[in-house]
Amino acid sequence: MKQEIRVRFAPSPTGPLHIGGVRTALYNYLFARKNGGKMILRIEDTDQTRFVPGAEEYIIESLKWCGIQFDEGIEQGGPHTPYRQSERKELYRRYADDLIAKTYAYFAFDTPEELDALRKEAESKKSTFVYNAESRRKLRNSLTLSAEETTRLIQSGTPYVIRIRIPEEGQIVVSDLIRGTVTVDCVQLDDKVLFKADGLPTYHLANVVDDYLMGITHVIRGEEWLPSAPLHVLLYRCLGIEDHMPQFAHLPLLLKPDGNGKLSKRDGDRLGFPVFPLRWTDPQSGEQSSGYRESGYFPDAFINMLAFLGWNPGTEQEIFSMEELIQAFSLDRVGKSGSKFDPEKARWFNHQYLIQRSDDDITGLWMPVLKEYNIDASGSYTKDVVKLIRERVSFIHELWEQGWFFFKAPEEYDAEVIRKRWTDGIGTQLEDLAEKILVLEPFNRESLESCIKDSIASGGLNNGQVMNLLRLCMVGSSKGPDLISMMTLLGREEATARIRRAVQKISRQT
RNA sequence: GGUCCGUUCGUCUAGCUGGUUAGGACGCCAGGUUUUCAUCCUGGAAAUCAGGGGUUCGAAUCCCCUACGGACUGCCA
Repeated sequence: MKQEIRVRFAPSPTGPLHIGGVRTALYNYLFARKNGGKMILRIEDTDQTRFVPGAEEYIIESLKWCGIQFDEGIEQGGPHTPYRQSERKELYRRYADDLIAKTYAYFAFDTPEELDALRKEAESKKSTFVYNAESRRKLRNSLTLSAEETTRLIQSGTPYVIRIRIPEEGQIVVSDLIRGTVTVDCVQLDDKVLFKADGLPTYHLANVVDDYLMGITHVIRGEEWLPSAPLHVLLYRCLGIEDHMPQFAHLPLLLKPDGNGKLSKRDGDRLGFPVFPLRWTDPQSGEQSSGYRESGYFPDAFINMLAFLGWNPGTEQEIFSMEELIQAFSLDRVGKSGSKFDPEKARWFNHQYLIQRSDDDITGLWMPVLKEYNIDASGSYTKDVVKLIRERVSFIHELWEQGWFFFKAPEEYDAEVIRKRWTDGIGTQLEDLAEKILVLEPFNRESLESCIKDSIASGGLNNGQVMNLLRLCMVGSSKGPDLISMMTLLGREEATARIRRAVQKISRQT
Protein backbone atom coordinates (compact mmCIF):
# COMPACT_ATOMS: atom_id res chain seq x y z
CA MET A 1 0.00 0.00 0.00
CA LYS A 2 1.20 3.45 -0.83
CA GLN A 3 2.00 5.69 2.09
CA GLU A 4 -0.49 8.42 2.78
CA ILE A 5 0.79 11.87 1.94
CA ARG A 6 0.93 14.22 4.89
CA VAL A 7 2.04 17.83 4.71
CA ARG A 8 2.02 20.65 7.18
CA PHE A 9 1.95 24.40 7.25
CA ALA A 10 3.91 25.50 10.28
CA PRO A 11 3.81 29.24 10.87
CA SER A 12 5.19 31.10 13.81
CA PRO A 13 2.74 33.45 15.54
CA THR A 14 5.12 36.38 15.47
CA GLY A 15 2.94 38.68 13.39
CA PRO A 16 0.54 38.68 10.47
CA LEU A 17 0.93 36.07 7.79
CA HIS A 18 2.45 37.64 4.72
CA ILE A 19 1.46 36.64 1.19
CA GLY A 20 4.61 34.55 0.80
CA GLY A 21 3.41 32.50 3.75
CA VAL A 22 -0.06 32.24 2.26
CA ARG A 23 1.45 30.91 -0.95
CA THR A 24 3.44 28.31 0.99
CA ALA A 25 0.25 27.23 2.73
CA LEU A 26 -1.55 27.15 -0.60
CA TYR A 27 1.02 24.92 -2.29
CA ASN A 28 0.96 22.56 0.67
CA TYR A 29 -2.81 22.46 0.50
CA LEU A 30 -2.93 21.87 -3.26
CA PHE A 31 -0.32 19.17 -3.01
CA ALA A 32 -2.17 17.39 -0.22
CA ARG A 33 -5.56 17.57 -1.92
CA LYS A 34 -4.20 16.58 -5.30
CA ASN A 35 -2.65 13.47 -3.81
CA GLY A 36 -5.47 12.57 -1.48
CA GLY A 37 -3.31 13.37 1.52
CA LYS A 38 -3.69 15.28 4.76
CA MET A 39 -2.94 18.90 5.52
CA ILE A 40 -1.88 19.83 9.02
CA LEU A 41 -1.62 23.18 10.75
CA ARG A 42 1.04 23.30 13.40
CA ILE A 43 1.87 26.42 15.35
CA GLU A 44 5.58 26.86 15.97
CA ASP A 45 5.66 29.07 19.01
CA THR A 46 8.87 28.00 20.67
CA ASP A 47 10.14 31.55 20.89
CA GLN A 48 8.16 33.07 23.71
CA THR A 49 9.96 36.40 23.33
CA ARG A 50 8.55 36.97 19.88
CA PHE A 51 4.99 35.96 20.59
CA VAL A 52 2.49 38.48 19.27
CA PRO A 53 -1.05 38.45 20.65
CA GLY A 54 -3.64 37.88 17.96
CA ALA A 55 -1.18 36.56 15.40
CA GLU A 56 -2.37 32.98 15.67
CA GLU A 57 -6.00 34.00 15.27
CA TYR A 58 -5.00 36.17 12.35
CA ILE A 59 -3.28 33.26 10.63
CA ILE A 60 -6.28 31.01 11.06
CA GLU A 61 -8.73 33.63 9.87
CA SER A 62 -6.58 34.44 6.86
CA LEU A 63 -6.36 30.85 5.73
CA LYS A 64 -10.09 30.43 6.19
CA TRP A 65 -10.75 33.46 4.06
CA CYS A 66 -8.48 31.99 1.39
CA GLY A 67 -10.34 28.70 1.44
CA ILE A 68 -7.32 26.73 2.60
CA GLN A 69 -8.59 23.98 4.85
CA PHE A 70 -6.85 21.76 7.33
CA ASP A 71 -7.50 18.15 8.23
CA GLU A 72 -5.62 18.35 11.50
CA GLY A 73 -4.51 21.26 13.59
CA ILE A 74 -5.11 23.40 16.61
CA GLU A 75 -8.75 23.92 15.69
CA GLN A 76 -9.80 20.54 14.35
CA GLY A 77 -7.58 18.42 16.56
CA GLY A 78 -6.34 15.08 15.29
CA PRO A 79 -4.28 12.04 16.23
CA HIS A 80 -1.22 14.10 17.12
CA THR A 81 -2.73 16.62 19.50
CA PRO A 82 -1.55 19.09 20.65
CA TYR A 83 -0.60 20.98 17.51
CA ARG A 84 0.97 23.93 19.27
CA GLN A 85 4.64 23.39 20.03
CA SER A 86 4.52 25.28 23.30
CA GLU A 87 2.10 22.60 24.47
CA ARG A 88 4.38 19.82 23.30
CA LYS A 89 7.27 21.13 25.37
CA GLU A 90 7.93 17.90 27.30
CA LEU A 91 8.31 15.89 24.11
CA TYR A 92 11.46 17.45 22.82
CA ARG A 93 13.82 17.04 25.75
CA ARG A 94 13.94 13.27 25.25
CA TYR A 95 15.27 13.67 21.75
CA ALA A 96 17.90 16.15 22.85
CA ASP A 97 19.01 13.77 25.60
CA ASP A 98 19.11 10.94 23.12
CA LEU A 99 21.44 13.00 20.95
CA ILE A 100 23.66 13.77 23.95
CA ALA A 101 23.78 10.08 24.88
CA LYS A 102 24.88 9.23 21.36
CA THR A 103 27.46 12.07 21.53
CA TYR A 104 25.83 13.78 18.56
CA ALA A 105 25.14 16.73 20.77
CA TYR A 106 26.68 18.42 23.78
CA PHE A 107 26.05 20.93 26.56
CA ALA A 108 27.37 24.45 26.05
CA PHE A 109 27.65 26.97 28.86
CA ASP A 110 28.70 30.06 26.95
CA THR A 111 26.56 33.04 27.84
CA PRO A 112 24.81 35.08 25.17
CA GLU A 113 27.07 37.97 26.14
CA GLU A 114 30.21 35.93 25.61
CA LEU A 115 29.04 34.80 22.20
CA ASP A 116 28.04 38.29 21.31
CA ALA A 117 31.50 39.53 22.18
CA LEU A 118 33.06 36.83 20.02
CA ARG A 119 30.84 37.79 17.11
CA LYS A 120 31.68 41.46 17.49
CA GLU A 121 35.34 40.69 17.68
CA ALA A 122 35.23 38.54 14.58
CA GLU A 123 33.30 41.22 12.80
CA SER A 124 35.94 43.81 13.56
CA LYS A 125 38.41 41.48 11.88
CA LYS A 126 36.05 41.22 8.93
CA SER A 127 35.27 37.59 9.56
CA THR A 128 32.35 35.73 11.07
CA PHE A 129 32.36 33.82 14.31
CA VAL A 130 31.18 30.28 13.84
CA TYR A 131 30.53 27.79 16.61
CA ASN A 132 32.09 24.77 14.96
CA ALA A 133 34.56 21.93 15.30
CA GLU A 134 37.40 24.37 15.64
CA SER A 135 36.01 27.03 17.92
CA ARG A 136 34.18 24.67 20.24
CA ARG A 137 37.56 23.42 21.46
CA LYS A 138 38.20 26.77 23.07
CA LEU A 139 34.74 27.34 24.51
CA ARG A 140 32.97 26.21 27.63
CA ASN A 141 31.09 23.05 26.85
CA SER A 142 30.83 19.41 27.78
CA LEU A 143 33.38 18.58 25.10
CA THR A 144 36.11 20.69 26.69
CA LEU A 145 35.07 20.39 30.31
CA SER A 146 35.48 17.24 32.37
CA ALA A 147 32.41 15.10 32.98
CA GLU A 148 32.49 16.05 36.65
CA GLU A 149 32.68 19.74 35.92
CA THR A 150 29.80 19.48 33.45
CA THR A 151 27.64 17.66 35.96
CA ARG A 152 28.53 20.16 38.66
CA LEU A 153 27.63 23.12 36.45
CA ILE A 154 24.31 21.61 35.46
CA GLN A 155 23.42 20.65 39.02
CA SER A 156 24.28 24.09 40.31
CA GLY A 157 21.78 25.53 37.90
CA THR A 158 24.15 27.14 35.42
CA PRO A 159 22.21 28.02 32.27
CA TYR A 160 23.17 25.90 29.29
CA VAL A 161 22.08 25.03 25.80
CA ILE A 162 22.37 21.83 23.85
CA ARG A 163 24.19 22.10 20.56
CA ILE A 164 24.56 19.62 17.77
CA ARG A 165 28.07 18.32 17.22
CA ILE A 166 28.57 18.63 13.49
CA PRO A 167 30.87 15.89 12.14
CA GLU A 168 34.32 17.21 11.34
CA GLU A 169 34.29 15.81 7.87
CA GLY A 170 32.00 14.41 5.25
CA GLN A 171 29.20 15.83 3.18
CA ILE A 172 25.50 16.07 3.53
CA VAL A 173 23.26 15.61 0.56
CA VAL A 174 19.81 17.15 0.54
CA SER A 175 17.58 16.01 -2.23
CA ASP A 176 15.02 18.60 -3.09
CA LEU A 177 11.98 18.10 -5.28
CA ILE A 178 12.41 21.52 -6.82
CA ARG A 179 16.17 22.01 -6.84
CA GLY A 180 17.51 18.54 -7.26
CA THR A 181 20.51 17.57 -5.21
CA VAL A 182 22.20 20.05 -2.90
CA THR A 183 25.49 18.98 -1.39
CA VAL A 184 27.16 20.72 1.53
CA ASP A 185 30.43 19.98 3.31
CA CYS A 186 30.02 19.44 7.03
CA VAL A 187 32.84 21.92 7.64
CA GLN A 188 30.51 24.63 6.41
CA LEU A 189 27.90 23.84 9.01
CA ASP A 190 27.93 25.19 12.54
CA ASP A 191 26.96 23.65 15.85
CA LYS A 192 23.44 25.03 15.97
CA VAL A 193 21.59 25.27 19.24
CA LEU A 194 18.94 22.58 19.42
CA PHE A 195 17.69 23.17 22.91
CA LYS A 196 17.60 26.57 24.55
CA ALA A 197 18.38 27.60 28.12
CA ASP A 198 14.68 28.32 28.64
CA GLY A 199 13.89 24.63 28.28
CA LEU A 200 12.36 24.91 24.83
CA PRO A 201 13.74 23.49 21.61
CA THR A 202 14.76 25.69 18.71
CA TYR A 203 13.04 25.47 15.36
CA HIS A 204 15.48 22.89 14.06
CA LEU A 205 14.86 20.28 16.73
CA ALA A 206 11.16 20.90 17.22
CA ASN A 207 10.52 20.90 13.51
CA VAL A 208 12.29 17.63 12.86
CA VAL A 209 10.82 15.91 15.89
CA ASP A 210 7.28 17.02 15.11
CA ASP A 211 7.51 16.22 11.44
CA TYR A 212 8.65 12.76 12.44
CA LEU A 213 6.00 12.32 15.13
CA MET A 214 3.24 13.63 12.90
CA GLY A 215 4.24 11.41 10.03
CA ILE A 216 4.97 14.26 7.63
CA THR A 217 5.98 12.92 4.23
CA HIS A 218 6.70 16.17 2.39
CA VAL A 219 8.16 19.37 3.74
CA ILE A 220 7.14 22.21 1.42
CA ARG A 221 8.51 25.50 2.71
CA GLY A 222 10.22 28.71 1.67
CA GLU A 223 13.69 28.87 0.19
CA GLU A 224 14.98 30.66 3.28
CA TRP A 225 15.12 27.20 4.86
CA LEU A 226 17.37 25.68 2.26
CA PRO A 227 20.61 26.59 4.10
CA SER A 228 19.47 24.75 7.20
CA ALA A 229 18.11 21.74 5.36
CA PRO A 230 21.46 19.89 5.66
CA LEU A 231 21.24 20.30 9.42
CA HIS A 232 17.78 18.81 9.36
CA VAL A 233 18.94 15.87 7.29
CA LEU A 234 21.76 15.33 9.77
CA LEU A 235 19.29 15.45 12.62
CA TYR A 236 17.17 12.71 11.07
CA ARG A 237 20.32 10.65 10.75
CA CYS A 238 21.54 11.25 14.30
CA LEU A 239 18.13 10.58 15.75
CA GLY A 240 18.09 7.28 13.92
CA ILE A 241 14.91 8.17 12.05
CA GLU A 242 16.40 8.62 8.60
CA ASP A 243 13.87 6.16 7.23
CA HIS A 244 11.15 8.60 8.19
CA MET A 245 12.79 11.62 6.66
CA PRO A 246 10.29 13.56 4.54
CA GLN A 247 10.96 14.75 1.04
CA PHE A 248 11.90 18.39 0.81
CA ALA A 249 10.65 21.04 -1.57
CA HIS A 250 12.02 24.55 -1.12
CA LEU A 251 9.86 27.18 -2.78
CA PRO A 252 11.33 30.24 -4.49
CA LEU A 253 10.84 33.55 -2.73
CA LEU A 254 8.42 36.35 -3.50
CA LEU A 255 10.35 39.49 -4.39
CA LYS A 256 9.68 43.22 -4.27
CA PRO A 257 7.88 44.61 -7.36
CA ASP A 258 10.62 47.18 -7.84
CA GLY A 259 14.29 46.71 -7.27
CA ASN A 260 15.53 43.63 -5.53
CA GLY A 261 15.04 41.69 -2.37
CA LYS A 262 12.44 39.77 -0.51
CA LEU A 263 8.97 41.27 -0.41
CA SER A 264 8.47 42.89 2.97
CA LYS A 265 5.80 44.61 4.97
CA ARG A 266 7.24 48.02 4.12
CA ASP A 267 6.92 47.49 0.36
CA GLY A 268 3.17 47.28 0.50
CA ASP A 269 2.80 50.56 2.31
CA ARG A 270 5.37 52.20 0.08
CA LEU A 271 3.95 50.96 -3.23
CA GLY A 272 0.30 51.08 -2.25
CA PHE A 273 -0.77 47.45 -2.33
CA PRO A 274 -1.39 44.94 0.44
CA VAL A 275 1.24 42.48 1.56
CA PHE A 276 -1.16 40.74 3.91
CA PRO A 277 -4.32 38.78 3.22
CA LEU A 278 -6.28 40.63 5.92
CA ARG A 279 -5.92 44.01 7.50
CA TRP A 280 -3.60 43.90 10.50
CA THR A 281 -3.22 46.26 13.39
CA ASP A 282 -0.01 45.90 15.32
CA PRO A 283 -1.00 45.43 18.97
CA GLN A 284 2.10 47.25 20.16
CA SER A 285 2.45 50.24 17.87
CA GLY A 286 -1.13 50.37 16.64
CA GLU A 287 0.27 50.62 13.13
CA GLN A 288 -2.11 49.41 10.42
CA SER A 289 -1.29 47.36 7.37
CA SER A 290 -3.82 46.90 4.61
CA GLY A 291 -5.20 43.54 3.58
CA TYR A 292 -6.43 42.00 0.35
CA ARG A 293 -9.83 41.28 1.82
CA GLU A 294 -10.42 44.86 2.88
CA SER A 295 -9.07 46.15 -0.42
CA GLY A 296 -11.88 44.37 -2.19
CA TYR A 297 -10.19 41.30 -3.57
CA PHE A 298 -12.18 38.13 -3.96
CA PRO A 299 -10.50 35.29 -2.13
CA ASP A 300 -10.55 33.07 -5.20
CA ALA A 301 -8.97 35.80 -7.32
CA PHE A 302 -6.31 36.36 -4.68
CA ILE A 303 -5.56 32.64 -4.51
CA ASN A 304 -5.50 32.32 -8.29
CA MET A 305 -3.03 35.18 -8.52
CA LEU A 306 -0.86 33.75 -5.77
CA ALA A 307 -0.85 30.28 -7.27
CA PHE A 308 0.64 31.68 -10.46
CA LEU A 309 3.53 33.31 -8.65
CA GLY A 310 6.04 30.51 -9.02
CA TRP A 311 3.84 27.85 -10.56
CA ASN A 312 2.07 27.42 -13.88
CA PRO A 313 0.01 24.64 -15.38
CA GLY A 314 1.96 24.49 -18.62
CA THR A 315 -1.17 25.33 -20.57
CA GLU A 316 -2.57 28.71 -21.53
CA GLN A 317 -5.37 28.62 -19.01
CA GLU A 318 -4.95 31.31 -16.38
CA ILE A 319 -8.20 31.37 -14.52
CA PHE A 320 -8.41 28.51 -12.07
CA SER A 321 -10.85 27.79 -9.30
CA MET A 322 -9.44 26.13 -6.19
CA GLU A 323 -10.79 22.81 -7.45
CA GLU A 324 -9.07 23.29 -10.79
CA LEU A 325 -5.85 24.30 -9.08
CA ILE A 326 -5.95 21.10 -7.06
CA GLN A 327 -6.40 19.05 -10.21
CA ALA A 328 -3.65 20.84 -12.10
CA PHE A 329 -1.09 21.29 -9.34
CA SER A 330 2.22 19.53 -9.31
CA LEU A 331 5.49 20.36 -7.60
CA ASP A 332 7.52 19.75 -10.70
CA ARG A 333 5.85 22.70 -12.34
CA VAL A 334 7.04 25.02 -9.59
CA GLY A 335 9.84 27.28 -10.80
CA LYS A 336 13.25 27.73 -9.24
CA SER A 337 13.66 31.47 -9.33
CA GLY A 338 12.04 34.12 -7.18
CA SER A 339 9.16 36.11 -8.63
CA LYS A 340 8.43 39.77 -8.35
CA PHE A 341 4.96 40.51 -7.20
CA ASP A 342 2.91 42.49 -9.74
CA PRO A 343 0.02 44.56 -8.34
CA GLU A 344 -1.34 45.24 -11.85
CA LYS A 345 -1.80 41.59 -12.56
CA ALA A 346 -3.49 41.09 -9.21
CA ARG A 347 -5.99 43.72 -10.26
CA TRP A 348 -6.58 41.99 -13.58
CA PHE A 349 -7.27 38.70 -11.82
CA ASN A 350 -9.88 40.38 -9.67
CA HIS A 351 -11.52 41.85 -12.76
CA GLN A 352 -11.77 38.38 -14.27
CA TYR A 353 -13.45 37.06 -11.16
CA LEU A 354 -15.79 40.00 -10.87
CA ILE A 355 -17.13 39.66 -14.40
CA GLN A 356 -17.72 35.96 -13.78
CA ARG A 357 -20.12 36.77 -10.97
CA SER A 358 -23.86 36.97 -11.53
CA ASP A 359 -25.75 40.28 -11.54
CA ASP A 360 -27.45 39.24 -8.32
CA ASP A 361 -24.13 38.46 -6.62
CA ILE A 362 -22.64 41.78 -7.58
CA THR A 363 -25.78 43.63 -6.56
CA GLY A 364 -25.80 41.88 -3.22
CA LEU A 365 -22.21 42.86 -2.59
CA TRP A 366 -22.76 46.43 -3.66
CA MET A 367 -25.92 47.24 -1.71
CA PRO A 368 -24.14 47.56 1.65
CA VAL A 369 -21.54 49.83 0.05
CA LEU A 370 -24.31 52.06 -1.32
CA LYS A 371 -25.74 52.36 2.17
CA GLU A 372 -22.44 53.84 3.28
CA TYR A 373 -22.98 56.54 0.68
CA ASN A 374 -26.46 57.08 2.13
CA ILE A 375 -28.09 55.69 -0.95
CA ASP A 376 -31.29 53.83 -0.36
CA ALA A 377 -32.16 52.22 -3.65
CA SER A 378 -34.20 49.16 -4.43
CA GLY A 379 -32.53 45.90 -5.25
CA SER A 380 -34.05 45.68 -8.69
CA TYR A 381 -32.99 49.21 -9.65
CA THR A 382 -29.49 48.59 -8.32
CA LYS A 383 -29.32 45.39 -10.31
CA ASP A 384 -30.27 47.28 -13.47
CA VAL A 385 -27.45 49.70 -12.75
CA VAL A 386 -25.06 46.81 -12.13
CA LYS A 387 -25.91 45.35 -15.54
CA LEU A 388 -24.86 48.58 -17.18
CA ILE A 389 -21.57 49.11 -15.37
CA ARG A 390 -20.30 45.74 -14.17
CA GLU A 391 -17.86 45.27 -17.02
CA ARG A 392 -16.17 48.55 -16.25
CA VAL A 393 -14.73 47.73 -12.86
CA SER A 394 -12.24 45.42 -11.19
CA PHE A 395 -13.56 45.86 -7.66
CA ILE A 396 -16.98 46.20 -6.08
CA HIS A 397 -16.00 49.51 -4.54
CA GLU A 398 -15.21 50.91 -7.98
CA LEU A 399 -18.87 50.56 -8.96
CA TRP A 400 -19.63 53.77 -7.14
CA GLU A 401 -17.22 55.77 -9.22
CA GLN A 402 -18.71 54.26 -12.37
CA GLY A 403 -22.35 54.60 -11.44
CA TRP A 404 -23.01 57.17 -8.69
CA PHE A 405 -24.98 59.27 -11.19
CA PHE A 406 -27.68 56.63 -11.28
CA PHE A 407 -28.49 57.57 -7.71
CA LYS A 408 -28.11 61.34 -7.68
CA ALA A 409 -27.95 64.15 -10.18
CA PRO A 410 -24.59 65.71 -10.98
CA GLU A 411 -23.77 68.93 -9.18
CA GLU A 412 -21.07 70.04 -11.55
CA TYR A 413 -20.59 69.95 -15.27
CA ASP A 414 -17.31 69.34 -17.01
CA ALA A 415 -16.04 72.70 -18.25
CA GLU A 416 -14.15 71.16 -21.13
CA VAL A 417 -17.27 69.57 -22.56
CA ILE A 418 -19.21 72.83 -22.18
CA ARG A 419 -16.49 74.76 -23.93
CA LYS A 420 -16.45 72.30 -26.79
CA ARG A 421 -20.16 71.61 -27.27
CA TRP A 422 -22.26 74.35 -25.74
CA THR A 423 -23.51 76.94 -28.22
CA ASP A 424 -25.91 79.84 -28.02
CA GLY A 425 -29.50 78.74 -28.14
CA ILE A 426 -28.73 75.11 -27.46
CA GLY A 427 -30.23 75.45 -24.00
CA THR A 428 -33.74 76.17 -25.22
CA GLN A 429 -33.51 73.38 -27.75
CA LEU A 430 -32.55 70.95 -25.00
CA GLU A 431 -35.45 72.19 -22.92
CA ASP A 432 -37.81 71.60 -25.85
CA LEU A 433 -36.50 68.09 -26.06
CA ALA A 434 -37.05 67.61 -22.35
CA GLU A 435 -40.63 68.71 -22.86
CA LYS A 436 -41.18 66.04 -25.49
CA ILE A 437 -39.54 63.34 -23.43
CA LEU A 438 -41.76 64.12 -20.48
CA VAL A 439 -44.90 63.32 -22.43
CA LEU A 440 -43.43 60.53 -24.48
CA GLU A 441 -45.82 57.61 -24.72
CA PRO A 442 -44.86 54.87 -24.32
CA PHE A 443 -41.56 55.62 -22.63
CA ASN A 444 -38.96 53.05 -23.58
CA ARG A 445 -35.62 52.63 -25.31
CA GLU A 446 -37.02 52.72 -28.82
CA SER A 447 -39.36 55.64 -28.38
CA LEU A 448 -36.74 57.65 -26.51
CA GLU A 449 -34.17 57.02 -29.16
CA SER A 450 -36.41 58.07 -32.02
CA CYS A 451 -37.62 61.07 -30.08
CA ILE A 452 -34.07 62.33 -29.67
CA LYS A 453 -33.24 61.54 -33.30
CA ASP A 454 -36.34 63.39 -34.54
CA SER A 455 -35.56 66.36 -32.42
CA ILE A 456 -32.04 66.52 -33.78
CA ALA A 457 -33.25 66.21 -37.35
CA SER A 458 -36.05 68.75 -37.11
CA GLY A 459 -33.96 71.27 -35.21
CA GLY A 460 -31.07 70.94 -37.65
CA LEU A 461 -28.78 70.13 -34.81
CA ASN A 462 -25.46 68.39 -34.69
CA ASN A 463 -25.79 64.76 -33.69
CA GLY A 464 -22.62 64.49 -31.65
CA GLN A 465 -23.28 67.79 -29.97
CA VAL A 466 -26.71 66.81 -28.67
CA MET A 467 -25.72 63.34 -27.60
CA ASN A 468 -22.71 64.59 -25.70
CA LEU A 469 -24.62 67.40 -24.08
CA LEU A 470 -27.40 65.08 -23.01
CA ARG A 471 -24.74 62.91 -21.45
CA LEU A 472 -23.36 65.98 -19.74
CA CYS A 473 -26.82 66.66 -18.33
CA MET A 474 -27.16 63.12 -16.99
CA VAL A 475 -23.63 62.50 -15.71
CA GLY A 476 -21.86 65.83 -15.56
CA SER A 477 -19.04 64.66 -17.78
CA SER A 478 -18.31 62.63 -20.88
CA LYS A 479 -18.33 59.33 -19.11
CA GLY A 480 -20.63 56.45 -18.43
CA PRO A 481 -22.56 53.74 -20.23
CA ASP A 482 -24.80 54.02 -23.25
CA LEU A 483 -26.84 57.22 -23.09
CA ILE A 484 -30.21 55.80 -24.08
CA SER A 485 -29.95 52.92 -21.60
CA MET A 486 -28.98 55.37 -18.94
CA MET A 487 -31.90 57.73 -19.59
CA THR A 488 -34.34 54.85 -19.87
CA LEU A 489 -33.26 53.54 -16.51
CA LEU A 490 -33.33 56.95 -14.86
CA GLY A 491 -36.91 57.39 -16.02
CA ARG A 492 -38.59 60.24 -17.84
CA GLU A 493 -39.07 62.49 -14.83
CA GLU A 494 -35.50 62.26 -13.62
CA ALA A 495 -34.04 62.49 -17.11
CA THR A 496 -36.00 65.60 -17.98
CA ALA A 497 -35.35 67.14 -14.59
CA ARG A 498 -31.65 66.67 -15.15
CA ILE A 499 -31.84 68.35 -18.56
CA ARG A 500 -33.63 71.36 -17.14
CA ARG A 501 -31.36 71.57 -14.17
CA ALA A 502 -28.23 71.43 -16.33
CA VAL A 503 -29.52 73.98 -18.81
CA GLN A 504 -30.29 76.38 -15.99
CA LYS A 505 -26.94 75.97 -14.30
CA ILE A 506 -24.86 76.11 -17.44
CA SER A 507 -26.77 79.05 -18.97
CA ARG A 508 -26.05 81.03 -15.85
CA GLN A 509 -22.34 80.29 -16.13
CA THR A 510 -21.94 81.09 -19.80
C1' G B 1 33.45 37.80 3.98
C1' G B 2 31.74 32.46 3.76
C1' U B 3 28.06 28.72 2.17
C1' C B 4 24.00 27.61 -0.76
C1' C B 5 20.31 28.86 -4.47
C1' G B 6 19.04 31.44 -8.77
C1' U B 7 19.44 34.33 -13.94
C1' U B 8 14.17 33.70 -21.03
C1' C B 9 10.25 40.39 -23.36
C1' G B 10 9.41 46.03 -18.12
C1' U B 11 6.66 41.93 -15.02
C1' C B 12 4.66 36.57 -14.40
C1' U B 13 6.16 32.75 -17.41
C1' A B 14 6.16 28.38 -21.74
C1' G B 15 10.10 26.26 -23.91
C1' C B 16 10.31 19.00 -19.78
C1' U B 17 14.71 13.93 -22.86
C1' G B 18 19.42 19.84 -27.78
C1' G B 19 16.78 21.41 -34.39
C1' U B 20 10.61 26.67 -32.52
C1' U B 21 9.89 32.76 -37.04
C1' A B 22 11.69 31.73 -28.78
C1' G B 23 4.93 30.92 -27.42
C1' G B 24 1.22 32.98 -23.81
C1' A B 25 -0.49 36.55 -19.99
C1' C B 26 -0.23 41.49 -17.41
C1' G B 27 1.23 46.27 -18.68
C1' C B 28 2.29 49.54 -22.93
C1' C B 29 1.16 51.47 -28.12
C1' A B 30 -2.16 51.60 -32.50
C1' G B 31 -6.77 50.52 -34.99
C1' G B 32 -11.93 48.92 -34.51
C1' U B 33 -16.60 48.86 -31.54
C1' U B 34 -18.87 52.60 -28.22
C1' U B 35 -21.32 59.49 -31.54
C1' U B 36 -18.50 59.69 -24.69
C1' C B 37 -15.33 57.19 -21.11
C1' A B 38 -14.39 52.27 -19.69
C1' U B 39 -15.00 47.33 -21.19
C1' C B 40 -14.41 44.38 -25.38
C1' C B 41 -12.14 42.83 -30.23
C1' U B 42 -7.95 43.00 -33.63
C1' G B 43 -3.04 44.18 -34.46
C1' G B 44 1.90 45.90 -32.81
C1' A B 45 6.39 46.95 -30.24
C1' A B 46 8.89 44.22 -26.58
C1' A B 47 13.72 38.73 -24.58
C1' U B 48 21.18 38.66 -29.60
C1' C B 49 17.49 33.52 -23.79
C1' A B 50 23.06 37.62 -17.85
C1' G B 51 28.21 37.47 -20.31
C1' G B 52 32.21 34.42 -22.08
C1' G B 53 34.14 29.89 -23.33
C1' G B 54 33.47 24.87 -24.66
C1' U B 55 30.72 19.86 -26.39
C1' U B 56 27.89 19.28 -31.08
C1' C B 57 26.36 19.28 -37.96
C1' G B 58 23.25 22.18 -34.63
C1' A B 59 22.37 24.93 -27.60
C1' A B 60 17.84 29.16 -24.30
C1' U B 61 18.22 23.85 -23.62
C1' C B 62 24.46 19.81 -21.80
C1' C B 63 29.53 21.25 -19.28
C1' C B 64 32.95 25.05 -17.28
C1' C B 65 34.21 30.02 -15.87
C1' U B 66 32.76 35.02 -14.79
C1' A B 67 29.18 38.66 -13.51
C1' C B 68 24.90 39.98 -11.15
C1' G B 69 20.81 38.98 -7.79
C1' G B 70 18.88 36.52 -3.53
C1' A B 71 18.69 33.53 0.95
C1' C B 72 21.29 31.99 5.09
C1' U B 73 25.30 32.98 8.39
C1' G B 74 20.99 34.18 16.42
C1' C B 75 19.77 30.45 22.98
C1' C B 76 14.41 33.86 15.61
C1' A B 77 11.51 31.14 12.83
